[in-house]
Amino acid sequence: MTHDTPRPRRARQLPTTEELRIWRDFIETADTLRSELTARLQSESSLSSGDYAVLLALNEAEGHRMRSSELAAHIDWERSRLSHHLGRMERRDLIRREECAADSRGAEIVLTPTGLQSFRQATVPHLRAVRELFVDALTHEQLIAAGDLAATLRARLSAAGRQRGSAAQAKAARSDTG
Amino acid sequence: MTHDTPRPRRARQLPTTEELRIWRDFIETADTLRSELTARLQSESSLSSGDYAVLLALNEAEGHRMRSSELAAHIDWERSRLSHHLGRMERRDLIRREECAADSRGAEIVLTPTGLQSFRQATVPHLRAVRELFVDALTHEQLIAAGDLAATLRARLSAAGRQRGSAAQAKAARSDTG
DNA sequence: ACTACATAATTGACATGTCAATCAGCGCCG
DNA sequence: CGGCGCTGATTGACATGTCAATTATGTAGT
Repeated sequence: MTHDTPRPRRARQLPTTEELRIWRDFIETADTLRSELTARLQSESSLSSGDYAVLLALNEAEGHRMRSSELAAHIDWERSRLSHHLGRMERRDLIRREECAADSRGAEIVLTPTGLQSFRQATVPHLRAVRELFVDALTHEQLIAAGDLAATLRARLSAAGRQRGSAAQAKAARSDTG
Repeated sequence: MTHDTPRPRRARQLPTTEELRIWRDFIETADTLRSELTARLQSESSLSSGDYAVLLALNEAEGHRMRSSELAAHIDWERSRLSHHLGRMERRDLIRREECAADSRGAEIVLTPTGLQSFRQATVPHLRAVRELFVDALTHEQLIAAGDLAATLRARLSAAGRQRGSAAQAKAARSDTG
């Protein structure tokens, strides 16, 4: 198990079968985790993970309001994605758009009472689920290892991103994790 | 760093700040990884990760053909998702649908020459990217730890899924990892 | 053969994402 | 002041996903 690779690392072009198996396990498990959390959030509070990310940011914002572009930066979404999503959330009365006094191009996104209530109802069950399915599933050592893996992989990703100006670098990520 | 939790684990309801940080890092990094791989696949071969999953399955299938429902089971997609996706792939001449002799309700999905060629062009760069961004980023110990984490988390997920018949259990996962 | 139910696959409606315009207001510079 | 180029935000076109019908065909039981 410790030496399934006859050739030295540097000489290989492609992952071995075992490496590929670990890769698949890893990425699929992370996905399953996300989709389970998303499903619970949805069934317990009728919020999508995107909704949650937006509400979380607004809840923490000064006066429960934020400029649209700041919000986009905060949760790391593309502006058009946010715009579409805000439209849907506004229809459901979770947020409201107001004109911005300082800059009349801008919009201020405001948390509505409905939105605040939805968020408050969602938050404890959601964090409990994170604890149940992630934190408590792991030993302390595994939790540390998870943090270590994340840091290592992120370092590689951003190095690679810098080298090739990857457009997709971190696009979909940093979204709905709260 | 080893004891940021005064209260015993069992007494806690919610994750600590540090646990939440690790959780976010972990899940966001996995997402970033997926999105980087997807972006590279797209730019190098004009295939989405969904396309790749379908083509991979067909490429390995007997005669480069498979019943639609088997294909869905193999890559673990919902049937309607597959149906929609096959429609799009058929328009691009990557696959073809044929009537099934044995069961006239059924459809056989066949890899076209175009589809085969696209897949072959995509596969080596894709695996190289997996190696660069995942396998080679990690030490051997980290790789083992990744496999261990995946197994542990998956066990918890399927236990939780069994307990509450979660509909979303592993829906989006196991898709496009190849 | 006829009814009733299960199965294979597609469809339609809609949620969510991406990318490339578009539109309007802000500011600087001559 | 007037033009011109940023910037903030939205829009439209389209890819992708989910869920709940719908369609057509197989199969079992009487």
